[in-house]
Amino acid sequence: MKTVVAFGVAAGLLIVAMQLVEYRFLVVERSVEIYGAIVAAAFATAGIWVGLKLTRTKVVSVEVPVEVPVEVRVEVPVPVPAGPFVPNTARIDELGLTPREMEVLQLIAEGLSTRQMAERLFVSENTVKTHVTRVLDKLGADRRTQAVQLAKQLNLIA
Amino acid sequence: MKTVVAFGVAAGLLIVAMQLVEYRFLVVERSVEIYGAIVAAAFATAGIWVGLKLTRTKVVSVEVPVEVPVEVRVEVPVPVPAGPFVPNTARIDELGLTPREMEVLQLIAEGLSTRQMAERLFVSENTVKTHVTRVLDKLGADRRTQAVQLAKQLNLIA
DNA sequence: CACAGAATCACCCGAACGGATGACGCGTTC
DNA sequence: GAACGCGTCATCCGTTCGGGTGATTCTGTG
Repeated sequence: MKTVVAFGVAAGLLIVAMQLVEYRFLVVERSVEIYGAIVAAAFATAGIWVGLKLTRTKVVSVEVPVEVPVEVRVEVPVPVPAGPFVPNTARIDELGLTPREMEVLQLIAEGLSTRQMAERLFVSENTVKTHVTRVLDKLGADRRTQAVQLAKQLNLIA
Repeated sequence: MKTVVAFGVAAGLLIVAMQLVEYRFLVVERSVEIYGAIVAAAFATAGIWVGLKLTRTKVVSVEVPVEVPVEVRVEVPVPVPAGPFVPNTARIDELGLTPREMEVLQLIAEGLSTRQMAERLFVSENTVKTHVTRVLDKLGADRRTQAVQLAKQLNLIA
């Protein structure tokens, strides 16, 4: 997010800079082409740089020997599970999500199908579908996967 | 290498196209700025794309535009977001997940639909579907939501 | 060069999902 | 008790998903 914002600002500054430069070139014939080429080159470069920036960080992955029959185990920096999960109850009722809907949302996130949720909750599949529909509606999501993404982002579920 | 050449050609064509377009805009006042903005945006996009292309190990995480209908915003104690995410590469190739498949998996987790992924990756929906199928297969999942759940549990994605 | 892996694209078909609606019972709440 | 929110169940219909199969292209490796 910060990267995006930073890029936006940078882009704005670049545009301004380019416009300033343009005023000098304006006196020359066919300056627009030159100007365009400069802008194009500049932004292509900037774009490539940004693209690389966005990807560079996670290339630093680490070998993590796990539950494989090995003799040697190596300690690896694993992201701390962060304290106990605290649902954002404020947001939950801001969105008007009912307890039952939260339950269904949780089960979706656990990867259960409509049928499995129905069995788990002792209700019909139709009922589950209704809950799911309302969850999607209240979250403004078009798909279950998106609902999960939003729910986690908003700290509604773990 | 071919990618670079292709990009070069494409860039050339774009410049030509831009110049042609420019002749129409030239009649308008301050058209240069507009022209510049268009070129800038186009090349920035192209640049980012190329940048991403050049680094085959992407797994880029992009902010999914979310407009949650909220009028009231309340500050809430949020658990510390743990350190930077480190993908479990060992498990990834244990499962035989290819870079492209990881990319698709990431996008599924971000809540994108098949169509949206196709647009994001510049491939057909059929291709995306194929990748998704293989991801589900390799993860032993029956649904996309389950694949996401498993992937996060196994530290394959953030 | 042959071969394997990967990424790409296509078609088919059954299952699951998403959206729209309507309805019923059951507790608050006004 | 009328109104409301919630949970329950249902039908219809169009879209998406999941699985199977086959095919082409490009790359890297032996």
